Parts: sequence; structure tokens; C-alpha cells
Amino acid sequence: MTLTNKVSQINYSISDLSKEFDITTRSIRFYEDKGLLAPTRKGQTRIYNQRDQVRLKLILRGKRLGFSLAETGRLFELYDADKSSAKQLTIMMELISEKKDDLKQKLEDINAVLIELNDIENNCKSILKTLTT
Amino acid sequence: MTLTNKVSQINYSISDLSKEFDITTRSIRFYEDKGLLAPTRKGQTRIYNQRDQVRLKLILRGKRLGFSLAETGRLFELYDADKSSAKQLTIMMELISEKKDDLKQKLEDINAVLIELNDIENNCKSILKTLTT
DNA sequence: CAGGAAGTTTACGTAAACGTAAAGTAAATA
DNA sequence: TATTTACTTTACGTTTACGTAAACTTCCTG
Repeated sequence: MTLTNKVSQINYSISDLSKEFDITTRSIRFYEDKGLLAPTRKGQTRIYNQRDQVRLKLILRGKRLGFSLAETGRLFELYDADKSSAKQLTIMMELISEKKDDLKQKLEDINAVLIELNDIENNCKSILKTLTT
Repeated sequence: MTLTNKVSQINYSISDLSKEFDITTRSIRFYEDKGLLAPTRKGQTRIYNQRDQVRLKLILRGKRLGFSLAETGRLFELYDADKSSAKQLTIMMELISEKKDDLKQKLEDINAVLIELNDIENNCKSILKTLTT
């Protein structure tokens, strides 16, 4: 294999990503500062690849879920973690289990709010009917 | 009806609530400061009733969902809102619709993360098997 | 009646997640 | 070659959601 594999090497500038995800470049650099992104450099300039882009997407998804950047960082560690030792693996599985419990709680919470909102909505609708007829 | 209806008047002190929900009294006073709670007073002392207790529960549920206190406050306004005018009602229903969209997005996000966590978990399990056999 | 225990207000401190200049570099373009 | 455009670092400012401490009142108890 003397040929370096540069196939499908898609690169992004910081403004590419800022436009794609509708966030400021400040935010993107901040995420790097917090260790969530690690773009390569060409001179001074940051070069982002596909992996960085995916990570950014995950960061924003985490934010929508109310995860702190630190929590999202821990999730990244889970993705990337060293899976060589049984000890590491069991620690990981505990963390995963905790996160899953957390998410299940959120599912419950969301469903509860959705039910309440639907109730209010239906109430509004029926009142509107009495007002317009 | 000359009898004042004081049946089922359950009261709570600030420390009652702080213990029940495992939060500090500082937080509870802070929520009041932000207009999310409005306990009555007996002298200086705050007296919370059932409604306040429910509200506090909702505040904490909102927090778990990543709602800011301001957002939770807006939800409270929806619950309590004046439903007399058709205009008000249609505005409300728009806000409800927005919130529902927001929550549906969160449901999708959570399900996505859950799927990924399950993948990692299964991966861990199978590796653990190869390590222990 | 001294001394907790539980409540209060006031106010400064803090962590997270950026916003917002300021001041400089580097490449592309008129 | 001058300048616009896109990038960079440094650094102070801001909002949210409290933590923490000080100083005070009120009530109960040994």
C-alpha cells in the first residue's frame, strides 16, 4: 500500500461549519477549547474533516438535550474509549447504563409535557369553538 | 356557603420542600425571585401550598429537559393564561405548537442517542465475552 | 434567659457558554 | 500595490442559575 488513501477527504473551513450549523465561529473555537473538537491546521488556519463535522453535529444534539459540553465530552470518550481491558469495559458499561437511565427519565418527562400540552391545546380548541359558533 | 373551604389545605415550609425535592432553600427562593413561585407569608416566613409544590415539581422537570427557568415560566403562563379572547387563544395555540415541535425534536434526539448507546453497549458485551472465554 | 434551629435579606462570588471588541496575519482581488 | 475577506489570538463582558457568607429576627428548648 504505497498509495496514501486520500479518497473522500472532505475538508471544511470554520465558516463552512458555522454556516452549515448556523452557529458562530466563536462557538466552534470554544468547543475546541473545551476539548470537543481537534481540527488540524494549515499554517494558522483550522481545517475540519468529516469526523469533526459529525462531532459538531453531536455537540449540538447534546445541547438540544440539555447536556453540558462536559457531558457531551464524556459521551465522546465513550465512543472512542479504549476497549482493551475488561476493567475499562465494565466501567464504560456502568456509565452507559447511567446515561441510559438519564435519557429514559427525559423520555418520561417529555411525554408528560406533551400530554399536558395536548390537553391545553384541546381545551383551547373547544373554547374557540364555543366562541365562534 | 358560609363555611370557608379550608379542607385539604396542605402547607409546606421552605425546608419541607427543600428536603422533598433535594434542592437548597437558596434555589427555591431564587425561583420565587424569577417569578416562578409565589408563596404566601406568615410574618416574614414563606408558606407554600399544594399548588406551589406542584409548580416546583414542574420547574425541576423542566430543568431535566434543559428548559431555562424563563422557558418554564412561559409554560406556566400557558397553563394559567386568560382564555377569554379568540386572539389570545390562537396566540397560545401557536406557542403550544412550537413547544410541541421542540419536544418532538428532543424525542428524536434522545432516541438517536439511546440507539447509539445500545450499540456501544452491545459492542462492549461482545468484546467482554471474547476477553473472558 | 442563653442558645440553638429555622427562617429572612443583602450581597458578593462562580461556572458554563458564549458575545464582543481589538489587533494582528495571510491570501485573494481590484 | 492597496484593500477587502477570512482567518487568527487575547481578553474582558454578559447571562443564567445558583453557592456562600454575613448579619439579623423569631421561636423553641434546656
